[in-house]
Formats: sequence, C-alpha cells, structure tokens
Amino acid sequence: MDQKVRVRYAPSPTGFLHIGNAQSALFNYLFARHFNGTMVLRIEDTDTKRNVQTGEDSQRENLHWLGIDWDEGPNKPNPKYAPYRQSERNAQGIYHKYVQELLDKGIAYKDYTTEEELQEMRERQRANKEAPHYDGRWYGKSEEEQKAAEAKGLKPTIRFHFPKDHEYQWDDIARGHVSFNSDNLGGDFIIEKSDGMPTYNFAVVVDDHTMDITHVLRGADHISNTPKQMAIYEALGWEHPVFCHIPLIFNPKTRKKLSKRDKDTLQFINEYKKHGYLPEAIFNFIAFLGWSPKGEREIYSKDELIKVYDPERMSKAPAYFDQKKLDWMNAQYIKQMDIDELADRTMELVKEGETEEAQRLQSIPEDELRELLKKTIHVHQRDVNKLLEVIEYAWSYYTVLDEHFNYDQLIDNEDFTKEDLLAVLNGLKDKLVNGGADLDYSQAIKEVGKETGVKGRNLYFPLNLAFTGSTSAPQIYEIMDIYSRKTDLELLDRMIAAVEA
RNA sequence: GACCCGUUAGUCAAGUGGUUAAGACACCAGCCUUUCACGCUGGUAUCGUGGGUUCAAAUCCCGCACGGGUCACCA
Repeated sequence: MDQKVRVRYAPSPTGFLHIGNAQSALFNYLFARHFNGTMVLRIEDTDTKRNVQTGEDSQRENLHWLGIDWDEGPNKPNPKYAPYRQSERNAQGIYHKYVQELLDKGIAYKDYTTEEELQEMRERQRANKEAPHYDGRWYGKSEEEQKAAEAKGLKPTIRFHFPKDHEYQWDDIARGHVSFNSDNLGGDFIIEKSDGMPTYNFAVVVDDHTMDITHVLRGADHISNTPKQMAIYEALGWEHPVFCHIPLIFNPKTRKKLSKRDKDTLQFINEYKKHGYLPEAIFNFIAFLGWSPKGEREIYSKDELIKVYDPERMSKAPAYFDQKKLDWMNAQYIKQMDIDELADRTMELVKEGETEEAQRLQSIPEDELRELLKKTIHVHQRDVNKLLEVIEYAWSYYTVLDEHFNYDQLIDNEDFTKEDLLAVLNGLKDKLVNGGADLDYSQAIKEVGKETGVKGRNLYFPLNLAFTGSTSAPQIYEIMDIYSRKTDLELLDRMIAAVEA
C-alpha cells in the first residue's frame, strides 16, 4: 500500500450490533490494523424515521466489548474530517453542495412524482413482467412544469440521471472483476429526499471521498449499489475507492441471509455477551465467516489475526453460521484461560444480571460468590461451552440442599449391596466428622476404599449419587470441596437414611 | 421478471491445471478413566449436472439445474 490506508465502518443506528454489522466492522478493523491504516467510525443516520436513540451507544459498547476500536469517530474527531454523523454533516450543507453541483451540470434533476404514483408505476411494471424502475418522467422538464408542481404543494426529490448504455466496472478485492450496465440499474435514482436528507447511495460517496477513504469493505448486499455510487464518483470527477464485498452470513437452516427473525440463531452481539461467550472467541469466529487464513489452524488471537489477515483470501460464497462450531471455539478459549480470569468474567456477568440465571447469584455475598465460582470453574472448565453454564452449575451447587435426589437407582440395583453402600457412605462420613479443616477428600475416599474393600464403580457411584444426584459426575472430591463440610455431611446423611429405609 | 453471484463429505471449509482432495464441527468406533467429560487414534467425498479445451480439470470455457443477493424518498 503506497498510500495511507483509511477504512470505515459505517452503521446506521437503528438497533443493536448485529452479527452481520460486527463482521463488517471486524474486517475493516483487521484491514486497517494489518496495513497500519486508520479506522473510522461514521454514523449513517439519514433515515430519521428508523433511528433509535440508543442505537449508536449500543454499536459503540458492543464493538468495544469485541475488541474493535477506531481512530476517528464522533467521540474522537479529527478536525480535518469531522463531523462523523451524517445528520450533522447534512446540517452543514456538505451533501447539498454536491447535489447543487450535479443540478447545475444537468446530471441531477428535480422529481415531483408522489409516493403513490411511484408505487403505481412499480405495480404496473411488475404486472407487465418488467423490472421495476423509475421511468424518468421528470427528466428534462421545464421550470414552468416544476413551478406548477410546487404550486400544488409538492416537494421534490432530486434524482441522478444515468447516461445511456454505460458500463460500470471495478476490480473487487473479494469478487474479482464485476460490471454492470447503466441501463439495468433501476432507472434514475434519488440522491436527495424530499426532507432534504441525502440518500445512502449519495451520502456514502460524498463521505467516503471527503473523508479520504481508500478502501470500502462492506457486505455483499451492497454489490448492486456500487455501480450507482460509481456513477456519482464519475459525475463529480472523483476517483472511487477500492471495493471489497464481504460474503453475507447465511443461516444453514433457511439457506438464506441471516434474518433478524431467525429465532434459532442468536443475532446480536449483546446476546452472546450475556450468554457468556468470550469476546476473543467471537472475534476469532467472525473472522472465519467469509475468510480463512492459509493453513489449518483455527484458533487465532486478535493480534495474530491482524498479522495474518490477507484481504485477497476473502471468500465469494456466503458464509454459513454454525452455532455448534462457535460453541466449540468458545470452549477452546475457556479451556486455555486461567481460572482467576474466568472467575472475573463470570463475576462481571453476574453483576450485569442480564439473565435470570445471573440475577439469582446476585443474592450471594461477593467473596463467597467468587470462591464458589472459582471452585465451579475448576471442576467444569473442561466441559463447559459458555460461562452461563458455569453460572448454572454454581447455582445448582449453592442450592444443592433444596434438591431432592432419587437414590433408587443404586438401592434397587443388584450390583450394589446395601452393606457396601452403607459401608462406603458411613466410612466417608467418619472421615468428614473426624478430619480437620485440611482434610484431603481425594485421599479420604481412597482410604475408605481400602478400609471397606469396596472399589471401582461400587465405591464411586454411591458417592457421585450422594453429592450430585447422578451416578456420573466429574471428580467427586472436587464437588465435595465446593460444598461446606456441613453440606457434605447432610448429603451423606440423606442418602444413608434412604438406604436404611 | 431483470441484473449480479455462488454450488467441494451430514454441516462448514481449504484448494487459482498434475495433491493419497487439507482442516474443523457433528457423528460412529477404539484407547484413557470409578462414571461423565476432556484428551488421543481411526472412519466416511466418483468436487451440482451435461458438454468442451488440454498429455492432464475440483481448478479454464459454454449450456443446464439448483440456491442466493439486489432491484425503496432503508442503510
């Protein structure tokens, strides 16, 4: 790159950070960092009807959580390029200035067609099996006709007039050579709405140019917008940036673009956060949606991804969202992270209390909770996919005495005699009663085995059942350590009573 | 309907004319283990289809089928 790279992530603040937005932000981020360029955050809030007050904050918070930061944006303005919200830019007349230029050149014109008329036009075209398009009815109209429309109280939109039979083509980093003919782009399109706001296709060109954006990485759903934007670049005598259209994320079940209505998939980054996915894992996972590095490795830290990121390796085919693979990847991160760090993060989740499960733990005093979580993580780090599961386990251990276990599966099992069961349970009970605070549970169980002559599953199954309600459990001495000595004894007594009954 | 694009195992996904067609997830089997899990080892592909080009095609070209994206005073 001989010229300083500048890229942008330009969301419209209409809701939470969606996985598709995150993907787009992430590739821009990787691109900027890999090439030592500048990452810009621009807010595209020209749709006054759909803007959500909290949308921008949500974008910011969730990007931050993911580990994506930027060098310029509404909160970090560079005076040379500010402001970074299109509504503010519009208020400064930035867009209108160029609209006027196109009007003066006769490339843009006022259109007084009403919404009803447009709809009618589209319906008629559809009925005639034509591609829906604007028919250019207001192109080249006289000033008198415009005045007459004004007199009726009509407010015009400004349309861009396409040249006839003109090829727009570019070399897309991801897609290769792409070309469109001006004749089938849907007719002259609106660049300024009747409320004076620029449309997306116009504002994006003005902003990318005036902000010196060198590379535009965005979702593949923008491919067919690109020729329109190129037409504007051309009309204004500007050079267009390099384009890279990122493959869309598909839902494997519907085989369509991931839709916000697909209930089977978590759509928003904040949902992943509250379920206890680690941002490192999500970052890693999203980087592999539509891109892959050379080689067979799949686990990469953010810094490693920045290093190996190669835009030439962007895929063309859509990326299918595989929830199970994400779970696996998150589990990999959990396995390699140390317990204190995991405990900190789980504490964080509890404090935020965004799920019922997390809220329940808020009743536990902080020091006690931290101990409980550390012990729970120690036991379950290897088998848990997300931190919410740690929270669930912790709660089940905390409230174990409220549960009523069913001991019948061993009592009614001919492989386990009543005598052996009692010998084991009472044997361990003795150790617990007589042992000091530093009693080694693992050692104690082994001794019980030796003293009673009961071993293997006959030794461990009863203990598993007594302490967890199930014959299969992780290392039982670790579970015993999660509970208080008093609870351990209570659980043993309960089973002893059941066996004797 | 028009215009663009895609199609490699159950699911993803490498692969850019000559490979035993990577790897991951899931699944199954074996090993390990008191059990569960983790971990380890092994297992599964005539590369959508029909034609070309070539000594040689998953890779290049054409047709077909299927799938998708886009055709807003949304971004």
